[in-house]
Amino acid sequence: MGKKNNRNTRSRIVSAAWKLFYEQGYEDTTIDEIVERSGTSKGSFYHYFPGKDALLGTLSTLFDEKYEELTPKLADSMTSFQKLLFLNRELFFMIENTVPLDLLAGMYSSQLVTKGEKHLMDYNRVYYRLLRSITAEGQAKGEFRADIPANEIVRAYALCERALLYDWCLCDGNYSLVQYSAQILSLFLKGFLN
Amino acid sequence: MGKKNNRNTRSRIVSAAWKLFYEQGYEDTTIDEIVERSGTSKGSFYHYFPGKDALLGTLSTLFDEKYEELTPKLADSMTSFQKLLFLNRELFFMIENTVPLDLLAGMYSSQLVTKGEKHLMDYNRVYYRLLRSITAEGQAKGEFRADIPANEIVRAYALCERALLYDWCLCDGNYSLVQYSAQILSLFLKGFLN
DNA sequence: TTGCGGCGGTGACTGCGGTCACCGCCGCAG
DNA sequence: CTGCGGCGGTGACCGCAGTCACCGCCGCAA
Repeated sequence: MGKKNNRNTRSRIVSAAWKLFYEQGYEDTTIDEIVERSGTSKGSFYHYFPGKDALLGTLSTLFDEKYEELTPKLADSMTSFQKLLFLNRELFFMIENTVPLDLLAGMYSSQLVTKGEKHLMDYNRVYYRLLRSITAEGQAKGEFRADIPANEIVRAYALCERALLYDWCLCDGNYSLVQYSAQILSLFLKGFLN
Repeated sequence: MGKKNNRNTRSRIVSAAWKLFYEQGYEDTTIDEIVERSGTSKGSFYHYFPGKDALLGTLSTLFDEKYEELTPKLADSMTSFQKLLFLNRELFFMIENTVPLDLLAGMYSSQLVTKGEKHLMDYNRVYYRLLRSITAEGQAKGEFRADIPANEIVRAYALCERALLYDWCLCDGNYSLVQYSAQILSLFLKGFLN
């Protein structure tokens, strides 16, 4: 009935959706259920989201919040190399322990085919900003190669992190994400060191 | 009418599907259309395939055929490093030039959530067999590090190739896959050289 | 020869994601 | 105050992926 619930409706949908996703998984949650639980309507849902998979995109917001929380924990005494590995360890630890696998897989799956926003490629995200500043710093200190633009290093690093998550999803989380990532990432990053 | 079309039906479905995919894209092709074009029925379709996305899985067969065709072209004079890069260049060239982007993206997307076969993880594929033999050879010649099991090297290499394709799809094919892959892969592989 | 089990094959039907025509409140212009 | 345009909100409806109960042929066993 046309209330001024404008901001409220959207967040009611999001929280209802996530509750249901945690309870019964992404695939098994229907939009009708989300709509019912949030006390809204199907039309409202599509007013705020281009599709069901857009809800998965809000995962990247969760990750960015974690990055913001971690930023002040980066000690000046760490090398840029160590900073990157630290961030990766913390984030992947959270993912491995608190994010349901089907939601993560759903997000990486839908990002390839969605009509909505491609969060993984949004270079304005906190994630990319943080990587850029650490990389630039590493170059300034002479730690990272200067013959490759910082943007290229960031891009390659992000590509590698995505690969690790994609692979982990493909394997249904059958191994330790944190451990394997530490191995691969440090090996990969060494190619960018002086 | 219960004919003995058993083998035929399946291949009629596959070829009809691929024709339609090339004509109108994966999303815009309905199973009803595939069924109509192939002169079969919906039930038959689901008798042979667990779902629509299983058709995308047949892409990996195409890739494996290409690998088989390329195997004899590997000269003995090449280092293992060069062989891997050669295979990558040839395959990605084919992908970049002849495979519609939405099909590739569809396959990488569906592999994460499909109930069917996970071809990307099928270690019996020609692809993985070839990688293993080249890698083992490289280790025997002392070219590759021996302190890492061949299987681990193969796994990391495959992870990297997947990452490159995933990224290329995410970016809607906005850059040269072949060129970028050569850069990243050689940098990555160097971490496994002696 | 006959009875039977299973497999290739069929299409009406269901469930869900997504669309669309419509409604009513609110703020603003005259 | 009044008329109007647009935005938040609604739910019946639609299209398509996927299911299911059923059918008829063939080969095998008794």
